[in-house]
Amino acid sequence: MTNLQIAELLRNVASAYQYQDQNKYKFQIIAYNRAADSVEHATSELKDLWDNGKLEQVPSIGLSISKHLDEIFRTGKSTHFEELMKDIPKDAFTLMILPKVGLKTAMKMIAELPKSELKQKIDEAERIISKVKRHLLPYAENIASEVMEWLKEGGNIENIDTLGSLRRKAATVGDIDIAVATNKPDLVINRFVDYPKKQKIIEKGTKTASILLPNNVQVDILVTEPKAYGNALQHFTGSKNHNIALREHSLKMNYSMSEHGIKNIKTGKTIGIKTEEDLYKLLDLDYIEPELREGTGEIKAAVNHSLPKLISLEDVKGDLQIHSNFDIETSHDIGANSMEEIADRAKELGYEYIAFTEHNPSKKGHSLERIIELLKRKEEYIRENNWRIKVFNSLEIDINKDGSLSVPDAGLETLDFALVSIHGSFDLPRVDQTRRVLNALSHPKVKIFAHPTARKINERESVELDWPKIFDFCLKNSKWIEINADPMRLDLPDTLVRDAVKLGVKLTLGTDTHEVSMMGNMKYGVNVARRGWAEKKDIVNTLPLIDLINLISN
DNA sequence: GCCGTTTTCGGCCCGACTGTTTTCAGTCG
Repeated sequence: MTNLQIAELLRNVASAYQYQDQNKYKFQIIAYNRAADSVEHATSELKDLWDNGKLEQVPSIGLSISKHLDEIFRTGKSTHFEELMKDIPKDAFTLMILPKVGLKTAMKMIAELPKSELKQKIDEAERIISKVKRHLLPYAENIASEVMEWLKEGGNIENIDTLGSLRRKAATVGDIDIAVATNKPDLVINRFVDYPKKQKIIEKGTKTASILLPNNVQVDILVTEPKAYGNALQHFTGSKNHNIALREHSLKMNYSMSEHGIKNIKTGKTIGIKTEEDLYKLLDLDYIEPELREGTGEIKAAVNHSLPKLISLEDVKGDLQIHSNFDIETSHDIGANSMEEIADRAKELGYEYIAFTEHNPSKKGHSLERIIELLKRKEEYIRENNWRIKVFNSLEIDINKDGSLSVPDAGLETLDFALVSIHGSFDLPRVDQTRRVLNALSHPKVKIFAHPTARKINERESVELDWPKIFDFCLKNSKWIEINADPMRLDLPDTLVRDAVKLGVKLTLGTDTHEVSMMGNMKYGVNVARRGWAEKKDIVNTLPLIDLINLISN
């Protein structure tokens, strides 16, 4: 069972409790939903933790749930869960995918709808399940800025911001959230639901509204008076788990928080706060950047003044994965632009250095001698030209299934350093995949493990790797792990970046550029680093050139 | 059912919108 399946199961258990008796099991419902959240965010497979007897170290999984999971891992089922869910047909859980349908409505539909109508609803839910995909961040950013442009043209707007996962710069965005500060809420809401591209109005109230755009994109708006904009901004930025933790914290100070303001419980008085900065200050917290607001310890760190000083785009001194069109007859796609064009763009971006990391020459139809000849030609070309920026001669090398490299040692000798990455045999068992990667990383010329999970968002799952082992190896052998900034990859993912940063493993940023415009994707990599609590010191290519050269030669 | 800088017991976030049950339950974020 995968983590996602377990999370779904736990959520269904919560629903089953809710169905049995919402009041009696109020706190079990909360507990199971929290456990499901936690499992979804876990960086290790629960099955592996269970193998090592560490199930209870997952937050929100305690004695009881771990006992049930233990039974599932041993026997394939849990008698307790089955007993709970025995009166609920499977279709009910499917129907809950539909908007505004919870378990109660689903059960009512099953009991009351005519057969054909019910079948239609179930089909609809299944269609959604099969194509529920979250939108990539740049796509969501574009839609949001169009809607915000439309709202601004309508006037009456004092402040406007993108919110939710969009503002927190998550890899993918579900609904697009926008908040507006205005003294004319009705006019702004009316303008919003009149958005020309809307397909339908999902709901429309006096303070919030939602519309549906083509391609299943939902946009939500919250309007608020300017004097409480800080409360609204904070509330709609979330995340849900951050808000829960923040409200729990504020309750200890006798404050009750909502999007409208902060209520002093003793006096009963509510005040609006204009900015987020003032809001966090009032709660005796250091300001928490949106990227950190995931409810994973940031409140505690803000209390203790131990929040990280996050890396920013300006800290990045170079791009460590770029593919030029210099033709070394590569095994995978070649870049579209010349080294000259790329170097020019790099200078415009203010970089001190770049690395050319074309794919290795294809092994098919190439003799060893030919491969070495191609690599020498590239090395000479780089050495003999004046780039007016430091250019590292590198290569993105396929890791063969057995962990060997796709380039002979004589070819590796032409390089300043090498990246290695997985481009095939994605489905090896964890033990073999881990051995494969460690083998490849062992070569002294290899410095960087590039797009390490090999995931493609909405397309391909991550490969199975023993991360503690990989991190430990990198730490002991001065190997670095890439944060690939391509919005399709964002790999290493943020949760694993957090683990790496905690351990002191060094990371690199690379855009994986195949066309010059992609060099602008660096900001998406920085987003991931920030969401993983990374500081400047955690990212190798924030170093000035001289320090980087020293580090490579050590 | 989980959890702890005040607790191994006694808490557990808050409000908007919808529909219809004119006072609230269900769903959502």
